[in-house]
Amino acid sequence: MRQTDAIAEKLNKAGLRPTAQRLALARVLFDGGDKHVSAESLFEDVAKSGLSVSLATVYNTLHQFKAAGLLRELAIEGDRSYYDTNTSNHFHFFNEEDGALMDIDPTTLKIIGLPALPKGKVIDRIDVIVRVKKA
Amino acid sequence: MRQTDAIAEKLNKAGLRPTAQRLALARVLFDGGDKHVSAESLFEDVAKSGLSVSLATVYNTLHQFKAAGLLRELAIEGDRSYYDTNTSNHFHFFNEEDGALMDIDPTTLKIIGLPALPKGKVIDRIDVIVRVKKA
DNA sequence: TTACATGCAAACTGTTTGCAAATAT
DNA sequence: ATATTTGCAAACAGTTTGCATGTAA
Repeated sequence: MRQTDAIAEKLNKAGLRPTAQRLALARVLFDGGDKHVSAESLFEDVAKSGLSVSLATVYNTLHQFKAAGLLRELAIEGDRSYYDTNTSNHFHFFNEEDGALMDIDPTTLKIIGLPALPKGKVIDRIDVIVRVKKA
Repeated sequence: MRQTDAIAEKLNKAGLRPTAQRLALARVLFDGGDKHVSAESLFEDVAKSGLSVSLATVYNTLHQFKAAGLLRELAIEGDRSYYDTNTSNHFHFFNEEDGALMDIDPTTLKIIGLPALPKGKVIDRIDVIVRVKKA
């Protein structure tokens, strides 16, 4: 299967052995569109896909994927971590009623007038969360 | 004392009884400059100021102050909640090395090109976190 | 006097970790 | 063969809650 090979290759490039669990998680995460997952939601999604992966391994793997630059962590709410499969520069809509996240294309949204940075600092990244609710 | 009266008045306006604990917490929080606190840091700060307030009451009070619009909650990192005494529209620098937060004046920083909102939604607020690190 | 607030300890949630068994190279 | 990965269960951190006691109005 082409798809599986590409994903195994992706793990190899990241220096991660393509084990059954990592492949299963990576297939769910990187099957195409941009995804926003929590450990719990990923745990459920991968369970549906056949192979069951323990929750501890889901957490470990999210950390490894993040360290390898395959995922970005999002701070949305204090009680849960979210991971974004889109690691390039972009922003988010957050629906406060149902917790849904939507990407905002960074070519349309611009930030201007950023003040001088604190001395000796550089920007790591800029997070923008547009929190929306029912009108 | 002028200060205490102003703070008691503030609690009254918010519909909160000015108890000893709430007054002690409010004095630490609203003594002038903008503050960014966690439950733990506020717990320590109020202890230094004399009256000891239980950690449970610190949590309860943070929720009440937030519900009353006296504080705003910030999502910075997944493992801890921060509260900001500045509830007006503004943005933040976050120092990834030491966890320090600094306000960014919203009159200089502007966001332009915000795409259309999802149908039937309005903006609750926009969070901008400029994450900085050592150069 | 009555409703509300507090403090303690226990419960709870999301996350991390130690270690023995399983797997990739 | 060797180092890495997995899964379980136990540990952990931050937060919330139940309930008896204390306090404000």
